[in-house]
Amino acid sequence: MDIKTLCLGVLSRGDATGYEIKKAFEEGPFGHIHVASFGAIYPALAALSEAGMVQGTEMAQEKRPDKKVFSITERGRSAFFEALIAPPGEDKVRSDFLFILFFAHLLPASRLAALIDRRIAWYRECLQRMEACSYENGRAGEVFVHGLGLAVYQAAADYLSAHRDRLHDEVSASGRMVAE
Amino acid sequence: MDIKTLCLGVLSRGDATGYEIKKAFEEGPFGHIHVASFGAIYPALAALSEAGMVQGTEMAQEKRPDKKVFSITERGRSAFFEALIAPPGEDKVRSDFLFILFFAHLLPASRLAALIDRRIAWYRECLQRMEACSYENGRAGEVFVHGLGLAVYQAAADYLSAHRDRLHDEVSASGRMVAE
DNA sequence: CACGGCATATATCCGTTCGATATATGCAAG
DNA sequence: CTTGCATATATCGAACGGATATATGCCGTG
Repeated sequence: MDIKTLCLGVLSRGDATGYEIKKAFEEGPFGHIHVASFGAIYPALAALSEAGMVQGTEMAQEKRPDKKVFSITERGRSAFFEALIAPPGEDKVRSDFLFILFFAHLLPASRLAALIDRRIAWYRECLQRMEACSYENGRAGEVFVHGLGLAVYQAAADYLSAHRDRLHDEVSASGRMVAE
Repeated sequence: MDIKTLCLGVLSRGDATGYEIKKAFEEGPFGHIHVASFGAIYPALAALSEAGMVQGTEMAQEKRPDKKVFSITERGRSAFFEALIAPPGEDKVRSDFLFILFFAHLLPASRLAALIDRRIAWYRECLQRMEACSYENGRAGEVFVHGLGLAVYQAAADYLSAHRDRLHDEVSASGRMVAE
């Protein structure tokens, strides 16, 4: 899904600035679902505006720079719906953490343990934040995705916690063998 | 992690062609860990070769086009190790599936159910393929990542299976309300 | 039998995206 | 007082993706 569609999705839920759209893909509702950078969001909004799918309104603010609030048009809603019913592309995952873990045998055991502990802590934090987000009044799909995220992150944190010692020990042992 | 590092990682485990490196990020060991396209792999290999981090050897083949097999140099191994001990970037996830799910209320209930069932089937298939890959003789890190993948995909499939009916019913019910 | 699709291979092109940067207004902490 | 952060918009140049081109075969279908 391209950035234009992602922007339409955010705007379908309510007016937003480019900055707020970026936030939605960081700590907001889409934070673990898709990514979008400023470098792509602003040109996308400009193209969507040009195509009549969104409308931007400039506003002055006190103590803050001016902002431009975008709202979705009916044409934008149609386009968004078409994108929703198109066949989804494949999930794409880029995880430095997992890639590094794959080569655990090349790392000092202490560094490895620290890496895993940091990730466990990260998962626990995410889980806490997610649990604090009451989705009781959310739409069915939002609740569903929220629950799925909780289940997956819980499983990951649990696995990491349950197996970190064993990986550490094995890397320690083989690290010693290499040194001999 | 950039594509050059990813290529070094694959080559650190053994010589490979550009095509084989791509395969490693599809159905191979890195298939759920990172992504890399031909458009990025070939220029990366060229740059790595230029920098003396890999070495390419052209080979003729029978019944197949010629190929170029790359091997990693000592300089390449050093660079790879430096990348491994650098702080990892954040995981990046792009999931059309999850994004669409978020807007389940906008979809026909039957289409939604089909989408989820397809994803459940996909997870089950992945799990089967992963279980069939015996990692008993693999390195500790490979075994760890393999086990983590199994745990996470199992949790996802289970959650989807356990909650798909409820989502379907809720979207059906609210779809009827909209029609009235 | 012929054609299309697939697999194995390399390489490139152009559109898309990213991350850093620039600019602006304030506020808070050291 | 200076730096870093938050809120905002916008752009630039590097990195990447997906399609395409080319090549050699093989296999399945009409």
